[in-house]
Amino acid sequence: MFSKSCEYGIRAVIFIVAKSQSGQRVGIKEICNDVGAPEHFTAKILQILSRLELIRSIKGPNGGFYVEEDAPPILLIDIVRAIDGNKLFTGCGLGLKECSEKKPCPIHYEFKEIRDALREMLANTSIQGLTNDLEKGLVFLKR
Amino acid sequence: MFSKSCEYGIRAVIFIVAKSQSGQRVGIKEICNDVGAPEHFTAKILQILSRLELIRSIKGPNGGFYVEEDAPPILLIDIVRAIDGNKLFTGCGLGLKECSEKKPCPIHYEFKEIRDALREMLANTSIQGLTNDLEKGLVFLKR
DNA sequence: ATAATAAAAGACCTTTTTATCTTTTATTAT
DNA sequence: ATAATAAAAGATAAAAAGGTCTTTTATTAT
Repeated sequence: MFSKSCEYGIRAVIFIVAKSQSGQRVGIKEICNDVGAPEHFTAKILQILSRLELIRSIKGPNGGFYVEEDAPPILLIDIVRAIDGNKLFTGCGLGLKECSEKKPCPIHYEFKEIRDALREMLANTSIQGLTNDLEKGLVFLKR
Repeated sequence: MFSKSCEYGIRAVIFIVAKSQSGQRVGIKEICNDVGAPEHFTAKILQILSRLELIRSIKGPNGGFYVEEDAPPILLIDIVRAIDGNKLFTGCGLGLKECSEKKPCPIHYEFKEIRDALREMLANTSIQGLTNDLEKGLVFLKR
C-alpha cells in the first residue's frame, strides 16, 4: 500500500512526536533503533519532512529531531503526500493514464470508494493522536 | 495500490472475458494492443493465470486466450491474489512483521477497516460483471 | 511431413526502490 | 580556537519491479 519510505517515515515521526511530548529531541540513531528502520535511508526521509517543516531538526550536540509544542497536528496524509505523492489518491486503479468520471475504467467507481475512504482516514488521523496509545503500551512500533 | 503486473493482468482478463462472451478467442498481441500493455510481460502474467486455470489458453493457429462459457465468475480478488499475493490484505500498514490485534501497530485498526473494505470490494466484483459496461461503451480499458 | 501460427519458457536488460558508506556542514561545549 | 556531536548531502551498491528479445513447444492447415 505505502512505500517502505513512507512506512519508515510514519513510524519515525510517531516516535519523534512521542518523544517531543516529553520535551526530548531524538537523534536518528535512537529513532532507527527504536523503530527498526535503516539509519541513512530514514535520515533522508526525515530530511524531506524537515524541509517541508512537518518536523524540525537541529544539528550538533543536543541536536536531533523534534516537533514544536504548539505546532499544528501532523496528519498521516501530510506524510504520505510528502513521501509517496498523491498518486495513491488520484491514480487509476488499473493504471490508466486517462481515467475519470467522463472516461472511467471498469472499476473506477468501486475503486474510488476505497480510495476516498483511505484518504479520509489519513486526513483524519493525526500522529499526535496515535502517540497516546503508544505511551500506554497499547500499541507498538517495532517488530 | 496494485503492481503493474496486476493492473495489466486485470485489464487483460477483462478483455479476454469480454471477447469470450461473444465466443472469440484472442491472441496476446490483440489483447495487448487493445489494452495498452507490454506484450511479453503480459504474456507471463497470463501464463500464471492460465496455470491456475482462471483463464484458458490454446496454442497454435486459432489458438489464444479465453474463458469457458460455464466457468464460475472470475473475481478481482482471484487475480490480485494470484499475482500480488495477499500481503495487501494481511500485511501491516506500517510494514511491521508482527502486527495483530494482540500486538497492533499504531494505525492497525484504522488500516484494517480500509483493507477489509478493499478485500470485500475485490471479492464481490466479478470480471463478468464488468464486461457489460465495457460492451455498452460506458467504460474503457486503454489510455 | 511441412510450414505457419501462437502460447510457453528462458535469458537478458533497464528502471526504480531500498539500502549503505563516506564526506560535509552546522552547532555546542570545552 | 578546538574537539565532539549530529544532521545534511553525496556517491555508490544491492534488490526488486518492470520490460524486451530469443528460443522452444504445441497445434493446425496444407
